[in-house]
Amino acid sequence: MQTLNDLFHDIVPTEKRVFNQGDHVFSQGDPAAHIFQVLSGQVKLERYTIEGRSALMHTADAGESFAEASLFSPVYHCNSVVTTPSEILFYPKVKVLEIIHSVPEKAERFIALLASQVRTLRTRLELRNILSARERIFRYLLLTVSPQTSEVLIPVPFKQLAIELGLAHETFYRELAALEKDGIIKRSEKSIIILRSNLI
Amino acid sequence: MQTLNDLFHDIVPTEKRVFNQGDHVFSQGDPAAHIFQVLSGQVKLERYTIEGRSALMHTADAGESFAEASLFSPVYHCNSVVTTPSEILFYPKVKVLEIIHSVPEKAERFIALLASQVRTLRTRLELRNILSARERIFRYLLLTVSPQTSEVLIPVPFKQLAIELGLAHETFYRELAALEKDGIIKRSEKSIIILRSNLI
DNA sequence: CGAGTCGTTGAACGGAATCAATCGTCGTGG
DNA sequence: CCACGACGATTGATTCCGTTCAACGACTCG
Repeated sequence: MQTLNDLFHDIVPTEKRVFNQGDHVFSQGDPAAHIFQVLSGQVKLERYTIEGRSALMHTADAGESFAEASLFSPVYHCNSVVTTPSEILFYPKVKVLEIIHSVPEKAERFIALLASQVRTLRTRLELRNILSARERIFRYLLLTVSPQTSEVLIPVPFKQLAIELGLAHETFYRELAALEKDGIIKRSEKSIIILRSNLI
Repeated sequence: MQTLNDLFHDIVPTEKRVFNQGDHVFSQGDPAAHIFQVLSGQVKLERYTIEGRSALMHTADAGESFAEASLFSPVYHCNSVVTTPSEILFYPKVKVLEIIHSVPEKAERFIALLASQVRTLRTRLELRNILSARERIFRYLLLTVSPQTSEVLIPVPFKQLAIELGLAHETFYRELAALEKDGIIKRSEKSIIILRSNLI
């Protein structure tokens, strides 16, 4: 998937900053001056409410961008807290907006990037509506499989995939083993092959 | 929230079409010619896979747009099936792309629309990571509450909110009742007031 | 005045989370 | 170079709570 980096690299002057665990990249109410991309590490966006309760809005991992919506807001509406030592790329929002106004191709690519994210997020959300772990995993595989090879490449540790699917990793491994035992999938190191697409 | 309609109305020539339950707005593999907005009714986007299994990617209800990503794809990658009689607005993608290229303000507004959708979706997804129904409902309320009035306006039937939160409506009503009984919230017809923001 | 939907409560079941323990591997630093 | 720790992968046993089924009242709309 394309990233902000691919889009604005060499056009927008960026700044890389390093953060330690617990640092704030920005805080709720700060004037919004940048949008961001996580190069390494992890950042959590949370909104503090009355009496100090917080509500998590987003977890941005390496590669992901965040606070894009602040392009159109004078202030940030949440806090961004660094959870592990991280490198963050800063894109000045005025510059980004300038490019959007002056370079239609870049505007289009940015729209493409966001539209693709919307689609991905909708799909992930829809998967969460599936209660059964087995079924959810299987549908995920069907959505991700390459039609030619019947193979799903899993570039991340299985454990992380479990989190993305909203499952305890134990459950994930268990169901994966069950699916394999039933001859529905075949596992290898970094990929899963779908043998049959009926679950029964 | 802004919609495609607000954005392109009177600039892009659109066409309204009416569909019956079971109709396809478009099918997987069709050349992508439009992006869409649901005026009334409901459309489900699903991807058919080997052996006829389908996987749901998105459910678009009244007001929502869909297939925005097909602006940048030559063909549609899923089927759109109408689940209840619906009115759908068609936006020719060439026209939309033209506008994006020629009217920077519109491009910017479109980006704003998508960025806001991304934020909303990320937040919803993050809510789904909360296992406890009570906690999930409460965090949703905290995220949605107006800080001034401590009030959450619920413009839709509670039942639909339950679905959005990924809960059986029975569970939702139950926990809502429990929260009220514990003096944490106060319900009225179309809104919920948060009295305390600590759950215990 | 039914049909349909929202809202509500009760009871029972099932399945996913959780706790726990083990193994293998990889990197690292002493 | 080996010991150690960290983490991914794996399996077992138990608990818990959200779903599901069921039934009912209130309300709206045709």
